Amino acid sequence: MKCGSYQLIKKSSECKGRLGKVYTTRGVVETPIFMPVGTQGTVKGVPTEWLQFSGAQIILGNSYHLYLRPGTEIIKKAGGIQKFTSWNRPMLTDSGGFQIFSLSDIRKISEEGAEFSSHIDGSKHFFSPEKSMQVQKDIGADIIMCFDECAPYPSDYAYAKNSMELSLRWAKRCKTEFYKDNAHETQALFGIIQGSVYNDLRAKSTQEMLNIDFVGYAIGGLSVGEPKAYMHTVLENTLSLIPENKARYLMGVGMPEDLWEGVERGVDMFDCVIPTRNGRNGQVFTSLGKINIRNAEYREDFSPLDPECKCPTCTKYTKAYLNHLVRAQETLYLTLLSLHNIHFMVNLMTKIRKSLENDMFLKAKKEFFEKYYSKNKRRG
RNA sequence: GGGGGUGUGGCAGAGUGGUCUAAUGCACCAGACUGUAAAUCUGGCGGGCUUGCCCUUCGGUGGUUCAAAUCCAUCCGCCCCCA
Repeated sequence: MKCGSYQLIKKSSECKGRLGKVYTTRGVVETPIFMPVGTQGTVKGVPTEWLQFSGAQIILGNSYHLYLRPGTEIIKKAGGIQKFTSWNRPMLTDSGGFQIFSLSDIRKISEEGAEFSSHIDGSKHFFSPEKSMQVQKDIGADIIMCFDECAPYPSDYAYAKNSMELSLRWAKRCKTEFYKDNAHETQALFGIIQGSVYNDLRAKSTQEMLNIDFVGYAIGGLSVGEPKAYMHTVLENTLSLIPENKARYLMGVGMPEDLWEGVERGVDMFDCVIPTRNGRNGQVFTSLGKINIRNAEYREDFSPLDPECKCPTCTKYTKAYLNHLVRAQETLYLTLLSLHNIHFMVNLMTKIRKSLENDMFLKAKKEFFEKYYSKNKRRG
């Protein structure tokens, strides 16, 4: 099977949710899937073997960050990103497009590309679609992404239109550059649909991306601050236009509730920094809702974070101990909480896949939310 | 016994007549985080409510003053030096 190709296994009878497989050079990924983010060649705080134990099938890397440090030469010498990091399962790299959004203060955008002033030392670096492709080829992930502009929210219609059209022109250049050599035999290039919250722009972007023709399609520019309802509408309208034999990847999403909502609307792939970032900030996802382990109420709580969780954190440590580690700023908590949150997300996806398999998605979703929000209801 | 210093909110520590419920840091109490410039950031942190104001606070007491954490007297506590 060609790298990046999608095989539809089963469609839900209740919703747009679907069970499938994405084939890559380094293995098959069962979808829907949650991909932990490992920007700089590491899912922050979590060792590879624990990541694998958690059931993670594929993780992300970031072109911009890896290009700046350690640099593509070193990654090439190491034999590619998987060898360099010891993560031997599939990997996906983002193009640097998100940094146009997140580093908006230190970059300049033009037709040709984007110039960044390195957040590390201020030095200037130019990222074009061609450059991003070269960097991502050198890094060597299984799936790579088009260089796009992730537009901010809110963007007015004119800005969103120009930005979406720029991303289209860049996508064409990405594809041309990508197919210049043999990289496409081992790597897959995904296109990214833009258009902010404007449905006609999203439709136009989708149609044009399909015309360019990619192995898979991502929906970008969401979860940048827009109301949830907008995200859902964009998903519904956009996904209905994409042929069902293509993987659909919702970039940068999300929270547990977003995974359910996304899958229900036909999303196959998700990635998000939230499990690791929140872990580092003391916030923990559990089957009974979101908690902040730093809070006083856990000082003498000798139960595990999540009674249903089988991760190393939950099988060995209590809330009281984790609360202590956070308060004492003992770095072990970074690892333990990140690991738990990753485990939670990955296993939530396993649950979701199972529910699709049994065609009981809606029931499983309802049960999940009843529990997940039960704590707040009791309080209310 | 003599000399000098010092006492400020949970802790450390600014402030030395009005702009002081009193800087700042820590601690504490919460909240946020969605293709990672984040082990970060934001808010709160004497009491009351009608949320603007009122009451109570800078070791104790008494005083000076229109006005005191700030000046004076005295008491108490602590620290240092000399004997």
